[in-house]
Amino acid sequence: MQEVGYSYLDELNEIQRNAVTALEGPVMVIAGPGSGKTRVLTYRIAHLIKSGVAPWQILALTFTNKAAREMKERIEKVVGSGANKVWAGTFHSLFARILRVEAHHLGYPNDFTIYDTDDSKSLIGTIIKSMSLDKKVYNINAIRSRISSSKSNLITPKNYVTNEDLMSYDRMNRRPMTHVIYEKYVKACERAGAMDFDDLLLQMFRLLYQNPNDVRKKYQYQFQYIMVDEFQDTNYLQYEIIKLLAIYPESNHNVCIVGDDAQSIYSFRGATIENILQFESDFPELQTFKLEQNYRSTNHIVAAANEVISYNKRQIQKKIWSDRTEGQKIKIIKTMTDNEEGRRVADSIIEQKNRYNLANHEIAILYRTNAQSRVFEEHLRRYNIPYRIYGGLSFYQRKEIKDVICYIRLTVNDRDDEALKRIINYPRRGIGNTTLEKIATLATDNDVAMWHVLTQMEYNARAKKTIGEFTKMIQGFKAKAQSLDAYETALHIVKRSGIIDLLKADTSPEGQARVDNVNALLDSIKEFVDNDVIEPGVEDDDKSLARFLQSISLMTDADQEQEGNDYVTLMSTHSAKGLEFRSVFVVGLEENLFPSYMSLSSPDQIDEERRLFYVAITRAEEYLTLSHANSRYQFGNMRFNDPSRFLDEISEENIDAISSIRKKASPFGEPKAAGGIRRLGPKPVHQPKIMVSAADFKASPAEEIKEGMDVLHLKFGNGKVIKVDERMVATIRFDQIVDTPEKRIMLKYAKLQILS
DNA sequence: GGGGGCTATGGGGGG
DNA sequence: CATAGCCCCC
Repeated sequence: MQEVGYSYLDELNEIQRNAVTALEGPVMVIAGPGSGKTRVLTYRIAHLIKSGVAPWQILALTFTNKAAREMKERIEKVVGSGANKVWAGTFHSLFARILRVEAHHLGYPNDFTIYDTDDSKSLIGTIIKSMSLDKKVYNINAIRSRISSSKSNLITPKNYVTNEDLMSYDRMNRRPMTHVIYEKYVKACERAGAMDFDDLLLQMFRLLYQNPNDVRKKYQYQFQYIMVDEFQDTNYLQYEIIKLLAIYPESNHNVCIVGDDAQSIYSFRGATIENILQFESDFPELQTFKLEQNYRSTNHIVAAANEVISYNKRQIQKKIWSDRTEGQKIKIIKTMTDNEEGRRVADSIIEQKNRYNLANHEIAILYRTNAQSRVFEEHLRRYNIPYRIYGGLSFYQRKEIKDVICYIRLTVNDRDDEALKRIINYPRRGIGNTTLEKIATLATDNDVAMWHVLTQMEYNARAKKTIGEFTKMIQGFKAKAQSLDAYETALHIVKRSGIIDLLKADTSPEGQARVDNVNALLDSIKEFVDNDVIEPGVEDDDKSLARFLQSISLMTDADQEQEGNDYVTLMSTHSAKGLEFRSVFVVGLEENLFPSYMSLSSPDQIDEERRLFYVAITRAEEYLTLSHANSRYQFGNMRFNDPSRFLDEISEENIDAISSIRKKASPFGEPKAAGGIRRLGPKPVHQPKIMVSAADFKASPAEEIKEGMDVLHLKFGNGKVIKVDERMVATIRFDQIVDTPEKRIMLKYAKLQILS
């Protein structure tokens, strides 16, 4: 190993340095929030390069493009321009790049289309309809998530049918035909030469698995050093791919995983912490490093984070600590309405900017759901504070953009049925649903793409003439794509298809904005053509439309360039992972919202919500403000939510007493205790009127509660069940409640203990 | 057979 | 509150 002169190694503490220099063999780095994880990852890669490893031999898998980009920039600072030859990127984008070269091994065209979630859902909807199934029972989202998790667990449609657990679950949910939909969906994707997001992983696995002697060996040999960031958020399939690449007879097992089980927040898309345990048994010779010193946040924030996460049962033992100052205590803002929450947060931002001399970009507002952004936007705009919203609809998901993109998609891959369906009659050219359905049926029956029907088969349709014009137009686009670059082709498409004229006809401000958006898309294609971005595995002079499509199809909203750089950040707690701000506002801390109502029924999901809250509060360096509103508009009407149970999990010593007006009596009466049973821990900030010791309480199953029983309720105390109706709603008389002793309680949600 | 307007329904996080 | 499906008219 070659001696390294100047030392970036001096910028590391001892544990970090050990993790950076342990280049050979399997390594696991457990990294608490703010513990310098990114620094370790980048310096490790830099150290590899300085030690003579070629950049293209390094595979660094991240979860966001942004993380990959930052990593590359930081590596470049240490090692120079070689950094851009490192294979650093998201699982999805790097695998897409490899698949574009190797797709023929799988029977896919190299210019395969990537179906986004909307495409998948639309395809599933079409299949459900074609099978004449009830779409209320066969809920598209439910089916999609079923298909997605099957793929993530390497369960093919064939395996699915023989899996009794899956099949009986579907029968129980009155969706016994799910496996047929899955099978048809896979077939339709193959016909269309399309891969969905899960396929980018699944097909990568298949590629390596089915071609052990050539393709697999090639990539095993190439990727001598593998690094995986945010390992706690990998799913089964991702880990299987890593193993295919790293485990073979003469392998050095140079795999380094970095993660934090306490920050695992993506189980809904198949991530499993089991992978960490699995890693330990698959690579028994591994070295483990625990980064526990937090350099990011002041002490009250770190202490609060530790308190909160201690409520979770299963976790790898570690305690983050900080030797920074005590810092400010955590502020809590309680408001009557969501609108007032928006105003108060905006007020606090103004105040903090003045008092602490904060720049806008040092401030973030984090929420559980993207729909919450609106009130904050309104008030920030009113105060003229620049802000930027991440997440929600990305530029490429906007209708007018997607329309243009679908023309491009069909031009690149004429088998792309979803693109064809979207644009065949947009702008209107007299090809209606009936015609389209006829063609779709013909395509499925003959197992060919719709384009094949249009161009090669006999079909009866009144719209035959218009269809002929349409196919001729697309063929013209294909010809242009052969001779012109991506920008010129796209420009031609936008004009010739009639899209731009149609949009220009709408002179409303929204219509004007749509024209601007299409022009912005054209500009970005021009930029793509003019600028060489050096990426491993891609020819520098590949300026094709196909390459452009690939470069954008995995982009998220966070990846877009923006003008100026001093804005307040608004984003979901999920997308905030990995980021840090001097001041953070975590808003909407209410039961049913954070934790989400979708998670309330399962302790595991509550734990995940808690990890999400942990991620949120550990983004703050110096100032942390938590807010909740008494009432808010949800689903179109006013809803009342109790303060989040997570607020009660932070002890008073870390909360700023002055701003803690939550303790004052609310005009709506005494705030209710946060639902659910909690383990012993920090004392709740507000005691319910009648408090039953949570430690002694043990909830009984809802179905066991019957008329005449004496029961115990956490908040209402002792009661007698008067009756239970068929919808499992019980009427219970609580003697300790003076004003309205008889309460109707949904047994499904209430926690009651049977006394006798 | 195609287009426009109205009603009903569902509604989380993201690559 | 947004979108999908349905109904009615051309």
